Amino acid sequence: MTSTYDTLLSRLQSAFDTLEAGADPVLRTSDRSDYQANGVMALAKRLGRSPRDVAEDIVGRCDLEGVATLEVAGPGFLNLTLTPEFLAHQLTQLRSDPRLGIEAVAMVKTVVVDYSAPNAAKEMHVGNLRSTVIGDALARMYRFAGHHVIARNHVGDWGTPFAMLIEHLVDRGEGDTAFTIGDLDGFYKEARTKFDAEESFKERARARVVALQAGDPETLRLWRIVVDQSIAYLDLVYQDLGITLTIDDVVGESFYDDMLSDVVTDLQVAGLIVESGGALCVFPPGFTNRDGDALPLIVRKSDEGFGYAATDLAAVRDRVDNLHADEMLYVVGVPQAQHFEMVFAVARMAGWLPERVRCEHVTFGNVLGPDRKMFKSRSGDTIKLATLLDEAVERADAALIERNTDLDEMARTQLAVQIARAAIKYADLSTDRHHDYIFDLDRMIAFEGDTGPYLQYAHARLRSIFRRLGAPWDAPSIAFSLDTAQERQLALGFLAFPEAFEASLASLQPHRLCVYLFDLAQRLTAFYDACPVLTSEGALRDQRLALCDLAARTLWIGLSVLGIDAPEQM
RNA sequence: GCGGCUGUAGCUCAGCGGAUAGAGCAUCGGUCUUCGGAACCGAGUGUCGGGGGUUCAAAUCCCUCCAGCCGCACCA
Repeated sequence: MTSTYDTLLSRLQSAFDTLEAGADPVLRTSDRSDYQANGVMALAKRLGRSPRDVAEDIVGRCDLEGVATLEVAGPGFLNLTLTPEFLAHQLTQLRSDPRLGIEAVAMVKTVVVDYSAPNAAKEMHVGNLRSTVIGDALARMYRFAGHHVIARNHVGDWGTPFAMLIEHLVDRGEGDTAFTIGDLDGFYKEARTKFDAEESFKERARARVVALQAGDPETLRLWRIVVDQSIAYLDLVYQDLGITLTIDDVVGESFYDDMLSDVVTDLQVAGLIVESGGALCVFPPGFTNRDGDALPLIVRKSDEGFGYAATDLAAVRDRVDNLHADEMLYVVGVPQAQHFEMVFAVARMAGWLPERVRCEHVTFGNVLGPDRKMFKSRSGDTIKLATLLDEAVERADAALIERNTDLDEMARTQLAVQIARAAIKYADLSTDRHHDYIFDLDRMIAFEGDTGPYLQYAHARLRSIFRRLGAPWDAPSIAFSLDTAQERQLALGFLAFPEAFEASLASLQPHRLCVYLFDLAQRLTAFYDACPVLTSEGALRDQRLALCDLAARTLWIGLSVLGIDAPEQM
């Protein structure tokens, strides 16, 4: 189906084109009418005519018969009001469209989304939250749009930290019960403490790094044990959070290890490598350091080891050459901005990253505590994701108990998990990702206000109406009349869904979809309050049920595409 | 020093070239014998960090200043 926006735009465009080819009508949704076109003023300026005059001209030239009425307002705005017939027609189309007007893309792209990327040696903590949640939402949105998504979890599974863990494992013995996936963090900390305190341990760890990179079989065997445990643990956390990443998506630093020397030699062949202070560097133009000197991307360190620049370059090549990526997203915190700019610049210089491949660093701000500083526990430690989720589940469960749901304990706990995830994810997704945000569990889990649970509730209320019907409801053809303001506003909300989704995806800003969904939920509750559904009769009842059905489906798709569950009942 | 990000109502945040700057929370006042009140309606509060500029039109674009955060060669 053609979206309402696109229909209006093409009609307006034809009219604008008669006055100046390509003039932008600047069509927007409006609070003064259904839509408004703001392009007349600029056009009038260019034509040297009065805006009102041009606006009248457009009204005369624009064919919106049966679609909308046009009127000139203010200095030269065009206000559009959809006709009842067109509104009804669009709603009927939406009802029969499982995708609610969001068309699958015509050109399917292969999109590599690199996100989460925790250090496999440590437990997942708040520092990993945003990349995981935002990345997963973007991956889901791309999938829904019809693209081929390849998720990459670039876990830290190589180098000194792992050498440390291996040596610690050797000390403890492989059968040691202390090393379980439940206490990965403790194991890591013990190793870290020894590494910092004991010179002999440090020496062993260094030797182990060399052995690891040299491919020593026994070292690799031990490494495998540590990594497998770590990944298994990560997988549990992803499941608890409702993240689509699986073990198959884990392609850690180790994966690129045997490509690193080629990265260097190929850069050398291309004449891009400059030796500086014993390190092999590339100096992409436009980057300078504190003293104004050219800033290098260090591809190989002076000790002949490889840094993460080499790994990231290898990953770019792998994704372009082997995965055939058309688009690559790196969902990584903003402190890495310069690093990625340089990696991408070097990859372009080397010809590894063709112009046609969109490559973007999707940055995000920090999660802050109530004191506006980096979110830490009272003791100053980082906060584990598992702990965070547990606490949220506890609160959600307590809230459910307080509300006397008739659910049995098992169902209630399950629901509490869904609510907790929604609360955490929605809070993260609903503000512009560029901003830091303050982690406030009380606020995010509240059932009122702009929260995940509120949206879930809006959905659950609708589903409850259909449950109460007792029998499956179906009304093949409905003559929408939309006589109340609330019904009409709700209907207009549905029509705006495709643009909201597409704008959110195009800008890689999930919060735009959140803003849309919250607005829709508000229209919905206003409707719900003013327009009795089950107690109305005949055609009116069917119309209202159809609106409820559309609302439930819109919320369901919107939430699930963000990675948020929409339970049937709360 | 250079580069980047941020500064909007008491608090948390939308809005990022259009008509009187919005929402949630909190506060106050109403509605309602609830298709699930986890609701609805209404009220109030703003030098959109300051100052210049561009534009018919600026919270939005440009410049500059102030404040805060981040990055700036071998840990990723």
